[in-house]
Amino acid sequence: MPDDEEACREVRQILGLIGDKWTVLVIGCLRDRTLRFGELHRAVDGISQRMLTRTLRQLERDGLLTRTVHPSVPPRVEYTLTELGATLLDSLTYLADWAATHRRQIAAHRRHYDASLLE
Amino acid sequence: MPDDEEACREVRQILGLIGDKWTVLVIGCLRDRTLRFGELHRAVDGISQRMLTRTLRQLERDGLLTRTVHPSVPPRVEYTLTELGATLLDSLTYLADWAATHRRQIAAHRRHYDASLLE
DNA sequence: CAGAATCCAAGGTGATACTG
DNA sequence: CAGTATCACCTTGGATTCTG
Repeated sequence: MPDDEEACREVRQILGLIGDKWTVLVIGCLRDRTLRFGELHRAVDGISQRMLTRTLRQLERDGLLTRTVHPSVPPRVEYTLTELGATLLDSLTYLADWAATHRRQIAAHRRHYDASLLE
Repeated sequence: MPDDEEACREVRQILGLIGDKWTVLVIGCLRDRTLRFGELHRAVDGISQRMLTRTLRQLERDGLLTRTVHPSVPPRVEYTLTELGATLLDSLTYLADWAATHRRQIAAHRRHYDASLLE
């Protein structure tokens, strides 16, 4: 790897894309199937209509998913992960593995740190 | 992989740790050497003293780095990545690779999307 | 159904000044 | 040198209401 600082900026850039509160949850829900707006709204627990709309628009803008409007009444809008989005989801797997492996360790260290502040 | 939603929450958890504006930059600077506070301040371009302090404290709390105070005048405080922090940095490499590979594609799609809104 | 628009609260961030 | 304290801003996100 030639340049560490460059790698950091690369990571920072994607964190700007997916580092918010909802993006990865939305992407995850679309892993293996197309979903409608309302389905996503129910699938992503706790998300507001506003945030779902914003998140989807941003993901569409970045080319991570496609938005398909079926001109009918009532309207039917479907969201599907692009290949690009799928590859991102794949590389996120490594992060998920890391988290699964070290979650308890982090939590324990955090408790220990907090407790040490009370002495 | 047994549970997609569980994996999403795992990822979300780490994004809560590193998804902010400065954390990965700080971790990256500590990749292969111990640094003092002032050195980090100069290394991470644009960070304020306040944000550097906060970031370092959080990383220490999570066990990703250690803070060593040398009782001297003037004070000398050194920050070193823990093994845990190093493993996180490793798994971030996959994200960096993904970003490096697809950065142009994303930027191009974004320009195309923005242009299509002006029709 | 799938949103757009508006208002508002809360937290993250930066600039500055001060301290052991 | 390595912070802490204070203030002020700005973005993020939630609740609510309205529309084609």
